[in-house]
Amino acid sequence: MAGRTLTPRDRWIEEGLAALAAGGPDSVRIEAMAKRLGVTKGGFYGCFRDRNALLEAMLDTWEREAVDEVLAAVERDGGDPRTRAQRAGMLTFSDERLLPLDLAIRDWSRRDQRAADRLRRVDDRRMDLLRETMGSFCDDPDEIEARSLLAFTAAIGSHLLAADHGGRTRQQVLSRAADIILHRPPLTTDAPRAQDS
Amino acid sequence: MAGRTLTPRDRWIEEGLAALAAGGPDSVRIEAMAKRLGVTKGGFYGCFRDRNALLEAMLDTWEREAVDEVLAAVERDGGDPRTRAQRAGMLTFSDERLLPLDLAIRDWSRRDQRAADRLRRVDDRRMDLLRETMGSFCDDPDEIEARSLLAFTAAIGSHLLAADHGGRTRQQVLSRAADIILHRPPLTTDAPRAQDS
DNA sequence: CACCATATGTACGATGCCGTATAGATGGTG
DNA sequence: CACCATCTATACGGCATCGTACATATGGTG
Repeated sequence: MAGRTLTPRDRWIEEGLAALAAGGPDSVRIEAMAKRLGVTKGGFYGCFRDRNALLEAMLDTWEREAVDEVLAAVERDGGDPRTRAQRAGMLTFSDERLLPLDLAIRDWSRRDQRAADRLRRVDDRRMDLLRETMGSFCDDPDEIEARSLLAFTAAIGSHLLAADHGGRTRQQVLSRAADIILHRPPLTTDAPRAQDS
Repeated sequence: MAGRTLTPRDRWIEEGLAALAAGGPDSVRIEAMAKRLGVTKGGFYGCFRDRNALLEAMLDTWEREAVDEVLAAVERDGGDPRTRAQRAGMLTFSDERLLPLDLAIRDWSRRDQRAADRLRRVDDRRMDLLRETMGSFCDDPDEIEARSLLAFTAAIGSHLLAADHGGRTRQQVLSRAADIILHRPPLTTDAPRAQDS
């Protein structure tokens, strides 16, 4: 798409993100990427101190694309809270580039503190948008938090769940789930709830 | 725990699963595992044709532990459907051994067909248990499917979500979410729903 | 033109891994 | 004791990778 006018540094980052999305952080190998880029690894060490520096730069780029740009696009287009949240979800989890990156970084975070720190910043901001959405039709903060969690985990988890749904498409089931979370009125009475443990 | 009376083959599988859980399939390296086992890799090729054979055997063992044994334990203990589903979730996703394995195999499945096939079998059987649970208090098959999806994605996704919840613990938020999915009555009227796309 | 910075090419040593080959140890059985 | 199956140790060739050192192009600037 927009691959020709990138600075060499950005081309390495781009290729690194592609490798990360396709095979996890272990797949970000300098010599293999150099071959794909049609160069040798000589120049890499002019752009980056070492492989770790590339990984950090990749996380920078991802954080910007995955949150700053998505939230900016959503705020620009406006709409009611439910629409904004759904648009943000579409931009993030229906994107051919961002979705595999998100899943790869989420897995990476289980073993790498740097990735975990970025992911926390990103997820916190995404959750803020969801809280705003749920708050537009719901007053109980606990209910807001629970619905936000359900919305987020459904958005992530639906890409990790392998089961099928007996004739229904995943989209159909997700649509009904969104209905439960976004359109079904919360209980107005302070009904007793299950215990916490 | 019970590590001394294992046959050599099972010790390799055990070590392989530990490596998979800790670092993904790329971390299942024969020579590194041999060092951890206190042997050299010589004997490995007496137990397995090659590294791929070990990976297959690991998936066999995991499938049995993650579903057969869990479901057997749940059926043995009995209880009402909600209790059984929650016990299965506990046994699977609060287990120090099974949870990291589940997450690692889920990520692995995005690039490996063998892992994906196993995961589908496992998830299908887990979803069947959830459908049974939801069906105990709900008649609409679409509603059953949507709630089962929400329950499953919450169980998985809560371990992948990095955000925090403003003073609440993850357990508290999950408890309220379980309340929504498991204890809140479905709409009795055939209320119009949002569109599918 | 001569010079310099940037990006690249080539070559090297070191490491870690796979899978094979072969020899040695160990323990049970006739 | 002698034999055999099983498990293990050692050594090897091959491959991919990292990071470094040094040489080379390429394009802009005084």
